[in-house]
Amino acid sequence: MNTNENSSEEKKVSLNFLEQIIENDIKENKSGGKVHTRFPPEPNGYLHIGHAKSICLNFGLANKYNGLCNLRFDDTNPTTESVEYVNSIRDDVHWLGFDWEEREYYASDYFEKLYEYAIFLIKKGKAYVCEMTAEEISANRGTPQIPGKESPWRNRSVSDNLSIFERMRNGDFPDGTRVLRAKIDMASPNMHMRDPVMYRIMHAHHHRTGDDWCIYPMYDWAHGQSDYMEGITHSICTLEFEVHRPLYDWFLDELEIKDNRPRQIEFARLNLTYTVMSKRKLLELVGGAYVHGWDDPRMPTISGLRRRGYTPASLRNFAERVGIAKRENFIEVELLEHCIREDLNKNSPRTMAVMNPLKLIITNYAEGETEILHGTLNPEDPESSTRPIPFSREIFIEKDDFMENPPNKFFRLSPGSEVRLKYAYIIRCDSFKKDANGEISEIYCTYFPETKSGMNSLKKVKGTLHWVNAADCIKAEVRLYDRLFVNEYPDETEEGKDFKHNLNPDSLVVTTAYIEPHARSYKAGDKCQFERTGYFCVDPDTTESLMVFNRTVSLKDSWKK
RNA sequence: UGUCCUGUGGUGUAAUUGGCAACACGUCUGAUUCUGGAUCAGAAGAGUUUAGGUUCGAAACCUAACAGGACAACCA
Repeated sequence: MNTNENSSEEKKVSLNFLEQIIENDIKENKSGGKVHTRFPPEPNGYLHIGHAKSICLNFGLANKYNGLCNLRFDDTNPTTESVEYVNSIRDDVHWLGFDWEEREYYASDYFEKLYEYAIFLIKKGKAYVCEMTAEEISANRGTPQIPGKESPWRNRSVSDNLSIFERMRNGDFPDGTRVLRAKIDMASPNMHMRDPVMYRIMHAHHHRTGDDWCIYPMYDWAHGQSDYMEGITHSICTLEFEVHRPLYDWFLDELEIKDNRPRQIEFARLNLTYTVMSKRKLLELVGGAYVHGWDDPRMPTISGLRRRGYTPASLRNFAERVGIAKRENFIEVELLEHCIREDLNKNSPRTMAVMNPLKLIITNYAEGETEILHGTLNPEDPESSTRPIPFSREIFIEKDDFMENPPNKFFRLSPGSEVRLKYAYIIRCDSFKKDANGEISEIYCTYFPETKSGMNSLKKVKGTLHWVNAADCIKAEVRLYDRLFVNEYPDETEEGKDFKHNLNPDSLVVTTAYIEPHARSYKAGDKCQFERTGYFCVDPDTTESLMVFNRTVSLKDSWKK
């Protein structure tokens, strides 16, 4: 009874507009009530977080509606594509946590079939070979306001078209001398309907089909038909393809495809504050050495985020929270940062690391003695075990954690004040020493043995400091990453300047950290929280002799000077 | 001086289809804490671009404005 009540009370979750369309289609039994999507990257660059949104959407929808999602490489332009990109894309999709099983397809798998379809259209009088140059075609296309002019080749005979198109395939003509165009309407207010090019001649080596072809289909011609051949029901793409949809449908219509027609639906791509997302700009950042490659932890690429320390779950979660709609959007990076903090807070081991060391000497602690304390690995996890932490007379604390003349609500150390050393004892600052430059160089404290961690002493203090044992801490390189741009909207620039003028000069600060010995067990890719500081991960640059840590994101700090 | 798309707190997304705007992030309080983290409790913040209209009732429907975006590669 009760359980029934509970299940009938299940929370009604609202659907985004895509889910509404899909649920409607299922109700009307379109495509037999099936849902089949695809993620269709062009292998000409690395995937970024915007693609991650699309991947999560397509695979997520398929999963939600018991359907399938294919991975399809849109490889119709051999001059810009390569296997290197194919491989990185495969890796990234897998890493994000999605599996396309054996359904890894390529638009190039369909070249032969596409060719047959083209012949069908030629025979129908719906496509023709045009011998104008690219410039002439462009000049005759008109503008959005002015209608175009018809090609002089537009009305040649079907048999001529057939034989010339065959000769195009056979390699009888040099690049750029002929194209196959759909015969639609040169006066259409939609530029894409003004006799769009279907095939161009390119004597180029293709990474999959080698030298089998010297004519290659254009996106508009290949995409919808590929969708149809794969049994795609919902072909989801970004807003800029909205104007292409009439052409997508026109090809399907003229091919006389009636059943199981794919439907193109557009959604708004992801934009992130303090970030640029276009492939061109990302390429420029890499090419111009503004960053150290595609997987630089400051890049919004999936490989960059991975190296930065983002987890697949955090990215999937993020994709879920940004939502799906048709209006253009700018997501605040704070949401992304929230997602990774949420994950890492729950799942990463705590570690103490000091980045600006200040020596602290506990004057009443026996010289030469070391004791082993125990620190919880993760206070968020009740099952979590502990790590051994050595403690002795000389330790390092953070320079920022001591002030000679503290302001009002300073909870840390200052002359005469008391704080707790995390996992250890409460100490009191008795005095300090300055060096020749007037900088504080050493602090002298006394500790209270009865306040040892775990002894539940009644003594209370306001602040708790992290620290490391001077004798055996690990010296490691730490790369402090920050936002790549100083401007929320990097593309907003002054006259004559471009987005690169908004680069943050301090997006990477390399420093040294002194870390508790337990960290020696961390391997490349491992994540941890440096207590009171932020989340870090071990960079693959780590060697036997030097560990390298990347800061993924800082901890929230409600003190902020 | 074209066609198409989109306008809801600071930012995103909802409002099950016409019943007086919800959730998340962010912000700000307070409690708590051996991380100024986390957690918990609470607050501020929109009357839905504007103007008309339909209706007992409109964020939703209609009309018109206004604003933003997309489209003129043999790129995808």
